[in-house]
Amino acid sequence: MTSPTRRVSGSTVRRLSLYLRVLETLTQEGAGTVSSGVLAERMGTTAAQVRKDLSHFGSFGKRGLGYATEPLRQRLEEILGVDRSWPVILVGAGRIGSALFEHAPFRDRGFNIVAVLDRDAAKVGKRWGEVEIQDVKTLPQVVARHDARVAILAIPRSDAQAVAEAMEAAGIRGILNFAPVPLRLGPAVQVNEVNLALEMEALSFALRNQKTGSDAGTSGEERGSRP
Amino acid sequence: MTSPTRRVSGSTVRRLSLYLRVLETLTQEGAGTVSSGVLAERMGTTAAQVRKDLSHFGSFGKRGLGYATEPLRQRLEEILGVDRSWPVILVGAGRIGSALFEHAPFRDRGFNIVAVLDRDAAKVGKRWGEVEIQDVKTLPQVVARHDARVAILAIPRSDAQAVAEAMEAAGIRGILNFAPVPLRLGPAVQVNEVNLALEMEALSFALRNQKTGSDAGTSGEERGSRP
DNA sequence: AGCTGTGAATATGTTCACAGCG
DNA sequence: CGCTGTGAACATATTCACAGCT
Repeated sequence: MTSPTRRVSGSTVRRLSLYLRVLETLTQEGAGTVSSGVLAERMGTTAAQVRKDLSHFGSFGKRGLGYATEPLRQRLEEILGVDRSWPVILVGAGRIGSALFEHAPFRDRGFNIVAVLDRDAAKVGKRWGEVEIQDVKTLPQVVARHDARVAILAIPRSDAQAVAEAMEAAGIRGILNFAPVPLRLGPAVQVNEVNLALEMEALSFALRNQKTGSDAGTSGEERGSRP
Repeated sequence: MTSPTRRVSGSTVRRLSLYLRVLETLTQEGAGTVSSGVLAERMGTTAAQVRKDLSHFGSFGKRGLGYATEPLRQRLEEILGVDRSWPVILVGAGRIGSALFEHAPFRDRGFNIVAVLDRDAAKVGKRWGEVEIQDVKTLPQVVARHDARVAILAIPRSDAQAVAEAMEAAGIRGILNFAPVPLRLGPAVQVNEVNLALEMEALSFALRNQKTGSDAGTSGEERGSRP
């Protein structure tokens, strides 16, 4: 239903999200049309990169003119799958889980946390707004009830692999993992690791190796980025 | 003081953090020595990759034997700059800021949040454990007082660029940015973007494009991992 | 004239494969 | 003999440069 999509790199996908954000701003500003150059400038990349990225999904620009802002925005939403609402299961009702539960950009993008699970009996039964925290043992039922495909894992590393496997078995196909341990799952599950300490270490590496010596440092930028 | 470091890719640096974590486990398990093959297996990469990554920083393996676990661990800590303690300034005392403040892996790695700032007068003056929330206007003084180089930005997108520029002016050289907008700063500042909605979008992209069609999907894996 | 879409050129990152040391 | 360290082969991603539409 979506596209004649060829295989596309992870960095391209991440840039698409950023284009989308820029396009939202541009729509608000009332720009009816936008060139690859402008898009690039607002994002800190190059015009060629923008065109190449978009060309993976078809040709929606007009030569001599640029891209129609609103249609491109819609197309990107479609490509990224954010033109719909996704029910999301959150496992882990600690500090990070709580912050994510409240995280406005998730809801804005259609990622609705419809259930919160934890293994701590002291937390089970408590309410966070509309949802009541449930025991992690009920994961299969919860996933089935909401027909969820996406989950967030925000628990300590010790349980992470086991819970991830339970998620896979329950039918989850995409996991955003905040536990500081890489998950080893089958290829049917897409795992995105968010490792905060690692990001900090990448920073300290850069600092350490930029004041020392003359030319050391990172070549690929950002991170969160990034392969 | 650290190394004959050549320019090293962001993905390599991120893998170093993961090696370090595996080595900690191995040290606990009492393994005195470890081969690139074992290290690779525990991390989901290849032996050649491990050797290539490490070779950027010298040759600390013994042929026929492998790497001495503990010395390698120490060396990696040194390379990554986590053999010392870093004072970190946190700007943004909201949900995410609070979660990061409590985030154990940060302290474990020597990233100490020594000051918390916010622009909300209702929050200023409150105490989080040892530290008292201060007005974001005092940023220059706070940075100077702690001689900080690293900061975390966890505020809404509207203020992010302005505060980031203030950080740069105050002498901050590494920023972990949670605001969903890419910061445009000079090359002297290393910015690592952590964009949570974007990570979710990368997930929904993968799901959308794996059930549809036959062969679409992401080629570069994970995220975090970068370009 | 302006700007897209894309093949070709380049740069960067990963894997292979093997010589050489312990 | 095993395993590292590394150049050479390969794969992937980015940039260049230009033909072609509007």
